[in-house]
Amino acid sequence: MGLTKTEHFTDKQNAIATMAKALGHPARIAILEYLLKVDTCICGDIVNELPLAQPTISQHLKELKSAGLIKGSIEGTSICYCIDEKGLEKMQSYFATISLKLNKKNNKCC
Amino acid sequence: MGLTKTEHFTDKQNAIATMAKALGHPARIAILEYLLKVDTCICGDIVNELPLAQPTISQHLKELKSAGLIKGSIEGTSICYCIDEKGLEKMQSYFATISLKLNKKNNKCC
DNA sequence: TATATTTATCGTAATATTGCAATATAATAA
DNA sequence: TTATTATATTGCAATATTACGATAAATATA
Repeated sequence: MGLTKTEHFTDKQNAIATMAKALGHPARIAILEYLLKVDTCICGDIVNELPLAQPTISQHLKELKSAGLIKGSIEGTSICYCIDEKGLEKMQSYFATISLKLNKKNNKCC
Repeated sequence: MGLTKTEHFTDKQNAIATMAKALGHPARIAILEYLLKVDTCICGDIVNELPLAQPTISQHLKELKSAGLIKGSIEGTSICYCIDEKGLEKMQSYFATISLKLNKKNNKCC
């Protein structure tokens, strides 16, 4: 127990859940928004932006990366992180589709 | 430790993170999609749809509800659950805004 | 009232997450 | 080679999540 039963759900459901889960922490939302704000891609100074220790930030970055929401490429000593458009595109289109379906059926039961 | 430092982030960041977190589990995505699929609002037969025990489903419904993603109203012995459009609207517009910002700046660093 | 039906809550075990200090790794600079 | 700098990994403590059996609560029906 305590183990999510992923095998019972569709790949798409699991994929969306994985990305949503990665965004389910304010620090990771803040990282995403910071990456969006700065024009040039950013490396380790995210640490200076957020009130969290370097290992913690590193861990959050890793989760965002493995969820396909950001990318990182080595740039000398530092690493250049930036938003992975593909991942965010998936989220955007998922919620857009849901909103569309909701508008079609006039959802009024409660 | 083990405790998210919500106080360091903005209300909006926390709000989005809370909703994203609620959607960060395939069962809850499945519940949302089921509620979207059925035309009439649904109560307890979500239990028959998903391979999880009744207390587990009840718990997931509670999380979705407290995140403002679904609503539930008592209907005799059973409870009628349905999608809360407001919450999903917030998610939709959040990702739409991000996509828009991403398109404006040609995001190409990595 | 007694019984069935539906949903919520409690208690608990297994596992995951969050956060950080300490340390390791990798690449550049002196 | 020896720093220095930037980032990742390890190990650990505190807390949260997931799942479910047992049980409670609430409402309808006989």
